[in-house]
Amino acid sequence: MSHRKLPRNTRQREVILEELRKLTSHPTATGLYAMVRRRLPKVSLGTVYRNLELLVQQGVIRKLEFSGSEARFDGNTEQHDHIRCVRCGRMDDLGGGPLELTDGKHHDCDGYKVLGYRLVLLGVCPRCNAERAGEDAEASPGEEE
Amino acid sequence: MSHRKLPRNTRQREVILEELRKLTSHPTATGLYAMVRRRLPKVSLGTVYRNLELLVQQGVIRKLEFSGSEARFDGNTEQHDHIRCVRCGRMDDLGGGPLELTDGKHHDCDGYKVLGYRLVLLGVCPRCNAERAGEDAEASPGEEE
DNA sequence: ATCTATGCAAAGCTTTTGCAATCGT
DNA sequence: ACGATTGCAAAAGCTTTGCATAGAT
Repeated sequence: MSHRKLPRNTRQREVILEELRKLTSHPTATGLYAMVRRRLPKVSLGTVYRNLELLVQQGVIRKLEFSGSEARFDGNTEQHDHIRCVRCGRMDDLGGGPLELTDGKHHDCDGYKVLGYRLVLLGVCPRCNAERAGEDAEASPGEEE
Repeated sequence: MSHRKLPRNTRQREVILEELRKLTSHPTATGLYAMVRRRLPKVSLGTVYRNLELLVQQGVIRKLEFSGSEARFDGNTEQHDHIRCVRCGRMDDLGGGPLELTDGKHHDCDGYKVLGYRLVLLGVCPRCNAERAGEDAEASPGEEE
């Protein structure tokens, strides 16, 4: 019978997961890399990416890909939604559990086999909001997305 | 008083917008590039990107972004939701208007100033579904996105 | 005539990958 | 000892940008 290749426990993966779980926010790969590096100075960015991907495959963490240019990672795999700052890209959990969709019956929309959904609120985070106060005359252009 | 620099109308931008609006699907920049090229053979990919970005800023079109993969563009700016194939990345509109959120009161979650939301259903599109039938024993690795 | 937009190509950013050495089992 | 995992660095994929020229106003 086929030998499922089983992952070995490495210090790198352990630290990556620990650091991710310390946070309630959702760091990018490079952000996590910086944090892990403080504990394992020789770790490589490639290793961080490889392990994050592995942990996602194992269902231990979640990858948030609807997050602008850099992916973000979430140590909490329970279903919940997020809010993203359109100015700085920061993401946070949405307090108060997952929002319910009024329409629960989206099985197989247009021939698609539906697996799940991602809901992301867009907004401006407190910090960007503060920075913003003052610099905007009537001229400010629209943000993005 | 300040002179707002006002965009000039170019054939390139016109064609890009026309081609995008022909579609109900949501092409990537390179996809659109191919289409525009049939009409303007010398157009450059950079121009396509620049114009798409400009149109997004103007609020004329919408950009659907995903970390790691290609952004997609939507000629319809009315609020509506999407479904995305996790295998090939294809996106379609969700029929039946925007899904209502049961919780309409997400003003200012956790200090964020809420502007809107993005809801994306995840699934497997008809084509990928068909291709899949047959090649999956118990051994197939998870693809994802 | 002015100054934005274009085409081209180079550079940039995020993520992936090849390879020899390392380390978990 | 075996082979998965690492570090390093190169490469890949997507997007942005510098610059001289073309083109809209």
